[in-house]
Amino acid sequence: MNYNFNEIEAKWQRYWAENETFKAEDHSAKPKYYVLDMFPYPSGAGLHVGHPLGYIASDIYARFKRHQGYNVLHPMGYDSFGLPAEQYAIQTGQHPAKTTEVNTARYREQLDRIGFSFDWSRQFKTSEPSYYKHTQMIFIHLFNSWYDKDADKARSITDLVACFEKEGNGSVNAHSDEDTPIFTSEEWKEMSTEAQEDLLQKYRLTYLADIEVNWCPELGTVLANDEIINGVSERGGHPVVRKKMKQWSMRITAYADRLLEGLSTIDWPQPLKDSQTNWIGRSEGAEVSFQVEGHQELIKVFTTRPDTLFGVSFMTLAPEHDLVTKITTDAQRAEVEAYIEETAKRSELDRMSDVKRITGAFTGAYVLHPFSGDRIPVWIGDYVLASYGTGAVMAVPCGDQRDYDFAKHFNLSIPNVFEGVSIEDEAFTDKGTTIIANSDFLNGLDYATAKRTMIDRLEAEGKGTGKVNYRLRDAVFSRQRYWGEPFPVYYVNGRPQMLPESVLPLELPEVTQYLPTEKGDPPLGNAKIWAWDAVNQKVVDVDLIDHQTIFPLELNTMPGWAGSSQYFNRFMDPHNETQLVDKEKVAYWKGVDLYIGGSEHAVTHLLYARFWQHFMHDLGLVSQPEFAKKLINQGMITGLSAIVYRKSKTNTYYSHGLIDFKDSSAENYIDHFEKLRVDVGLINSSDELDIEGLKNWQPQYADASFVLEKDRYIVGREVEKMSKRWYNVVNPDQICEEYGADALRLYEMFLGPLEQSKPWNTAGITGVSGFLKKLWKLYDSVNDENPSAESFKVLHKTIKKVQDDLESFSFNTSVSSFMICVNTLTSEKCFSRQILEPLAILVSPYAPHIAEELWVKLGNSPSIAHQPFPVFDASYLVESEKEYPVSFNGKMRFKITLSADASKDEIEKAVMAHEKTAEQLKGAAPKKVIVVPGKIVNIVV
RNA sequence: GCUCGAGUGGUGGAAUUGGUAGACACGUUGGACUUAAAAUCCAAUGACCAUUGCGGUCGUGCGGGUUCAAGUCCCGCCUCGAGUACCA
Repeated sequence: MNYNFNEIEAKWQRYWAENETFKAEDHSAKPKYYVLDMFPYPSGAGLHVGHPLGYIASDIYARFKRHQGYNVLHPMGYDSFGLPAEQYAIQTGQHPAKTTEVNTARYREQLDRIGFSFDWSRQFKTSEPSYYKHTQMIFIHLFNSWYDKDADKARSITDLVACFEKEGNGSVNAHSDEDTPIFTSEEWKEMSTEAQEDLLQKYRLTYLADIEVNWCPELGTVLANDEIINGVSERGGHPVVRKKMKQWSMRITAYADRLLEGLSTIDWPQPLKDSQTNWIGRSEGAEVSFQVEGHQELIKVFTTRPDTLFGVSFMTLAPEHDLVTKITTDAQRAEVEAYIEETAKRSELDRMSDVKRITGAFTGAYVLHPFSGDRIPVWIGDYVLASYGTGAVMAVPCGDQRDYDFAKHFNLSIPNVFEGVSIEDEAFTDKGTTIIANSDFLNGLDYATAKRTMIDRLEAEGKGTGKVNYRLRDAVFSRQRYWGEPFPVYYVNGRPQMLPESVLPLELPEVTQYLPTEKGDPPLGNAKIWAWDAVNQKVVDVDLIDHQTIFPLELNTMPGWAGSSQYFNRFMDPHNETQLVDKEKVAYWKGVDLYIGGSEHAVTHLLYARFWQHFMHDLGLVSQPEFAKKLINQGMITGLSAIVYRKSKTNTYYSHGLIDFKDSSAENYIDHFEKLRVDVGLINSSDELDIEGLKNWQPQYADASFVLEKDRYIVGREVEKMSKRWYNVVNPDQICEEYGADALRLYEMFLGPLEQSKPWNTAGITGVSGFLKKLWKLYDSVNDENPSAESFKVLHKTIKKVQDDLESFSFNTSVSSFMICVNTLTSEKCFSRQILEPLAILVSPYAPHIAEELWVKLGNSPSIAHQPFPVFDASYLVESEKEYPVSFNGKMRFKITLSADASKDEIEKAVMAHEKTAEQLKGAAPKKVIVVPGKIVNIVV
């Protein structure tokens, strides 16, 4: 019987669906295991062969865990809110929900074809009201919480209000805005509700704030930093300006330390942890106050090098710093104002491409050194960022390269506070070997001691404090878009109010158009029915807004990461209407055991999701502070483009081998050709071009002529991102059609290590395809004979290898060992049930369809999916004889054959007795014979 | 610039973590079976030298080092990839 993969695969996919083979139990005596993929955004283009790589890996692992007797949760859903569907809506008027519907259906079809063991009963989309209801609820929880630094967790805002009423905010150790004033309980009670709310906003974990944002007038929206490339929008390339706007913000900074500490408790790739650590950017140092000469004001600076405080020779403020106008002298005013104006005009583009340009202006003001009392000139310069630290730096040119460059450029003094170090050419930034000099009470101290001494002294004299600073900022949470979660918020007197939880979800309204309104309001400004009737508790027509009982609703929507910051919990209990996830269910499933996805989410999704999880854990909604124990970043599968070479100004194409890539004087030097990409579908396994196919592919090739080598046209190959415009996209459906889903799965794994990026080349799939055919053949004549020792050996070698590979996620080499196994069994003519039964289970995670079919062929009843994994028995691998390679001084080699369990002495004896040894040693006694049992014998002469 | 990661045949990649480098696969060459092609099967395949023999030399980006033994460890370079962008 032939191996008809199309028939077999369809049959088993149907069987799995009908029998719910992969449905996870919410309560089970079995140990649980949760395998999760980063769920996809269903784009209109569908899947190419690069997309399922991670899904295949996680599926293999999920299936392996089922064989090991685990109750496996392996769900899939869609992250369906997002910009492309909205852009499509703007262009075509097609409702994004409709587009999403079509795209998810197409994704589902493609995913099903590959034979994943997802529990589809748990599927959801982030754009479904029944799901985003819970996103809205978490938002409300955040609004109603503050961060208590003493308890080191989030607490209810009612606790805070109670405290304010009792004793004001003087004793509260909270993570709040820097400018929060101190007040007493009496002062609090006398405040208006509005004033109270304004104060509470400084504590809430999500709050409204005037934030300087990247506003793109053309797109009518705020853009995140990563949506701006070279100062223009990533989409469309429109100009972007900085503008202050009222935006929802997430107080993620409250969790900075916990997010940092949590990293040590999870098994995530080090580079990913590094980039999160980097992003959080914790730095320890001191805040130092400098008195402005002739003013009341103090200027505070943050520094990580308080040990170099005596090296300060000037101070630099960000041009936007609050005190700049106040302290600037009349003589300098014109220059300073001109400079400020100039920097404000400089776009992001200029600032980025011009990093090396040194600019600044002297304010005319001086501050006094806190210890020496020296007069220190105050400058402004755009290398100082308003948003980091205090927006001011104490410049120590001898110890910081930027300060050094600034000092050189403006001819400022560069005092040296390091012993025996030259600062002739550049600043000295090495902390390890520093000994401080010319620094009063710090002289002779090393870096660490000097730093501590200085901080102690600053604190004792009230001139500063030790301080920890973070690069991490609170996360802007508002987007001026339509296709996202609506905020459960309405406004009374301009102050935000949360909708009652009982009315959630607040569903996205219909709009007439998906663009911002003329007034610049977000698209929800176009909605007709979008006001809140607080009396009747329902959404009503905007025309009815009277600000008495009927109020405006929030017009912004939530950003893309809102929906993906908790979906992993939702899969544990996807149909729960009242809460995100049932307490008992989350207590059973706990968290994700294995999470697989791309590294592009290192500091967005993966950081925000950790933040929400920590918060939800504080509230007792989930059982673990970290949502994913182990994470693997799968590499990208790149495309292998096919290139034809057209001689310039002709329609003649030369085969790749005829082109000279080196000699620029050669007639066929590459520069005399144009490189054109052609569809990779026209290339066979030996890089040969189907010329007739090409002529029919595009009209420009119809009457082309070809210069061949060995009667063939060979194309050039280049590794590039898989993309339609390079004609190198390979569709998984087509591969499944031609070679089968099992071949696709095996080949994707076989291509190389999971984490690495590697090019797809369809030609190579014949290898795994051949393997499947051979495997199939083995089961044609199953018998009950006793297998040979060799057959047992290869089986158990394979069990060991495959199990080790699965546990270490090196799936690529498993495929190799399957091939070796099948080749050996074929040449041994081994068709024994004793071998073939465990082999089918071994193969089953990788190639599940054929495994199921083979299992039935052996006379078993379905399904193989929950059969116990074969047990490895080392005794089958014991050899009776073994070859021992022998080397002299690590060079000359020969082999001796001995019994496999030969002792060290026996090996040594045999080596010395060997005729070659005697000859090569020429009578000289060896100094040492080193025997590494089972490996190698080494003779030192 | 800084922080990670990687350099192994014509190609994708193995190498039990210091122990016979190149497993497995693609491609290539030769052969078998076919009227022929496809499919399948067999053999060879790192380079160079020797080939009527079993052999020899060189080989894991480059230069040093440690070791009986280095793709693997240490020092210094080069190249490529990813992330980040003046973070005081």
